[in-house]
Amino acid sequence: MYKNDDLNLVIVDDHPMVLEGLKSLLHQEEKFRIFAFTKGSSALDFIQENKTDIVLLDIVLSDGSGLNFCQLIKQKSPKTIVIGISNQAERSIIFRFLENGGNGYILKNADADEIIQCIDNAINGGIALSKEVQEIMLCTASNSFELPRLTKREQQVLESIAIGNTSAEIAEKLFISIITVETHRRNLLQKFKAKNMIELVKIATENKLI
Amino acid sequence: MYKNDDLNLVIVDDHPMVLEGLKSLLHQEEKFRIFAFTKGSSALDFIQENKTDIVLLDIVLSDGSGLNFCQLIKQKSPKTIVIGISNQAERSIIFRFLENGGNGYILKNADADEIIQCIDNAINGGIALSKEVQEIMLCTASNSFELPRLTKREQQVLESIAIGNTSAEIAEKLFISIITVETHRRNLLQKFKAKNMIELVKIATENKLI
DNA sequence: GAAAAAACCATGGTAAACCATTAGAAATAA
DNA sequence: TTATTTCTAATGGTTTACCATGGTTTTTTC
Repeated sequence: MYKNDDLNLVIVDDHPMVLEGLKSLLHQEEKFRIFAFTKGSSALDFIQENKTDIVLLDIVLSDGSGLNFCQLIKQKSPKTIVIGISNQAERSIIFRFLENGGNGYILKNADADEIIQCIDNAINGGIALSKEVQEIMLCTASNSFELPRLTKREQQVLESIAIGNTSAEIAEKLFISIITVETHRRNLLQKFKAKNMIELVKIATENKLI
Repeated sequence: MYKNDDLNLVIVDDHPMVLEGLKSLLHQEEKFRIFAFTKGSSALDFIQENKTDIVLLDIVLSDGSGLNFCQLIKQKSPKTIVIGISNQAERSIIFRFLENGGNGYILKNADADEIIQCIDNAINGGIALSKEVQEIMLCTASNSFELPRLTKREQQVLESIAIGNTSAEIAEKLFISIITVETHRRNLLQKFKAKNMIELVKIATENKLI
């Protein structure tokens, strides 16, 4: 049934409908062995233990961000091709994803042919970008400014801030000194050029960093 | 090939992936003749000229809102069952859709069985609601609580706070004393049972008060 | 294994937010 | 026209956030 030179393709998406759609779409191409997951962590488990050629990765997952999973996958298995699949048309997120090692990005409104062609592109060593993604990337958007890169800790602190925790609470939660938390706060404000925490959270949420 | 008692089912969704997914899902049920559209207007055209039993209608469409299309479909063909399909988990949108004559609402994270069962329900004269939709409608979600009524001034202050203004800035903007602004802040915190401004803004945005 | 980045902690200070209570004037509803 | 709510403002105090700077240790990266 399966040929030896079949490619192992993993799909990760927590929308069963999309999962089903991609599956039926790609089954028509007869060169893929397809494995589907609804959780990023499960897929990661699989990829760690089984040779995986291609991953189609939803950016918004119930158990974490596709951005992180992309990075993790690339760490575990650098040769695996990772293509982002998302509704998120945010310029910044596309760039962040590619920065994290992604081999391409496809919007969910792409049609069948486009998807197939993108994947073929990626297989041949190219970059897989759906038409609309290309437009977004080229669009010299003045509205979105260069988003700062956050460290793990900063991300954690930011998330705590966003749910309304005070420095004391965050310190307790992360087992660090209040002073350290305040340092992170200051760095976050500077990185985002925000004048207070509310502005910070606003910018972060607008850019889907939380 | 097609039996006479097959049901004509129209899918409208501008995401080819979802379209494909629903198609392959419903093809397994052998009682449907399936017609797929990516534009609401095209589907409406079809429905006007061809007997249609069921419509699965995406709420977010490129050429208009599913809410409107639902209403139009029901005008042209009142007996057609219209089921909303969306990522939008907003309580208000679900209710508005049903108000517009919709026979059900399914979130895109529903799984295959759930979708099939919902549609069966609708065919048998029932209402088609996926599990999560039911929860949202019942308000079992602890996140939505009795919202406080805000005065005009409080609303203005809240909006200013949400964009990151300080009390001094708000005072200047509204031509009132800083002290007054701080009073409003305190009242807002109490009304929302929030412990700081970030929590306040979070609750307010979650409940679409801003 | 050296260089760089990230995480940690500190001092000392200013500004802003948060808390409790009171209270008069103006708008609104009964 | 009362009664109620809203808007306004105040005193006086506590807590938290924000600012500038500098230093140590751990982790990552080359």
